[in-house]
Amino acid sequence: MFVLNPQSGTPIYRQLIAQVTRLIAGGQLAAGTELPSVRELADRHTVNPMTISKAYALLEAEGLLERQRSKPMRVAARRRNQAPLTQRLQQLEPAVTDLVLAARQLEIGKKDFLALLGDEWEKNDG
Amino acid sequence: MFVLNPQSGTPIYRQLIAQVTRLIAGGQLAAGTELPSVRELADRHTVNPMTISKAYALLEAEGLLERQRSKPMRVAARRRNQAPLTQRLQQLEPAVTDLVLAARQLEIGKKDFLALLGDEWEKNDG
DNA sequence: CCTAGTGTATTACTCTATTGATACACAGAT
DNA sequence: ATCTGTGTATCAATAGAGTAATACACTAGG
Repeated sequence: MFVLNPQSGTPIYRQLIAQVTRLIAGGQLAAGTELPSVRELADRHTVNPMTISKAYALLEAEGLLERQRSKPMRVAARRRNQAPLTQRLQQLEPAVTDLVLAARQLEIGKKDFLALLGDEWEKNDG
Repeated sequence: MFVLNPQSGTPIYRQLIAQVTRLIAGGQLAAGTELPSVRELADRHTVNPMTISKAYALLEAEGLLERQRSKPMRVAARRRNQAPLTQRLQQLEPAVTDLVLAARQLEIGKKDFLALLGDEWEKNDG
């Protein structure tokens, strides 16, 4: 079900997070679907259960998975409990600052800059 | 001339590399321009000279800087004065992709997103 | 109650990147 | 020769990420 490669250079738990995220986004993992247990995945891929647990925990923090005591993790229905807008914008701040700095040092105009952002936005629309 | 923030999470030498790269691409650092000495930068930003040296060494390896024994590093000649706009925009692409992805995962609207960028842009105007 | 199945807190170990301290090598001017 | 300005080789200290070993807590079902 998953492809985990300890030698790949990218950490195992990140590989798992990325794959679960994509599978949910892609609809292959429908809401309510139960995931393999940490031990099952750990055994199958010869890694430590905690490594799987870490991935699951982070996915739960992101709202993608739900935990049920003594039951397998399952795909969350749909994320709610959304933080207020200003708070979410704040989360973006550091990256925004960096990007603007980069653009200015490249002497890109505000207009071109915003156009680039807009285009990129549309690209992922769907 | 440079903005180095030891607390930023991204390593100092990488920050420096990124900025020198952009300034050269943007044409603010013309070919032949001498860069500040490692000690001058180190003193001004309260970091170790070796940290600056590491950045310079890597920039030389990339061909952006030239070393002259016992003289300051200077911007290599091979580069055009300013890369074409599309190329400069390309350089921004990866960061843009990441930022847009983050914004979408935070369920921030396109309008709010672009407004945030625009505000940040004005902030550094002057 | 007990068992077997969930996930997890705690702790420690390893490995690497990053940064720093120190001493050094080189070139040019005096 | 000496002094002063370059950058750097070498090695050590530090911090952090990733992984793992262990013991634990919880719940459903017999």
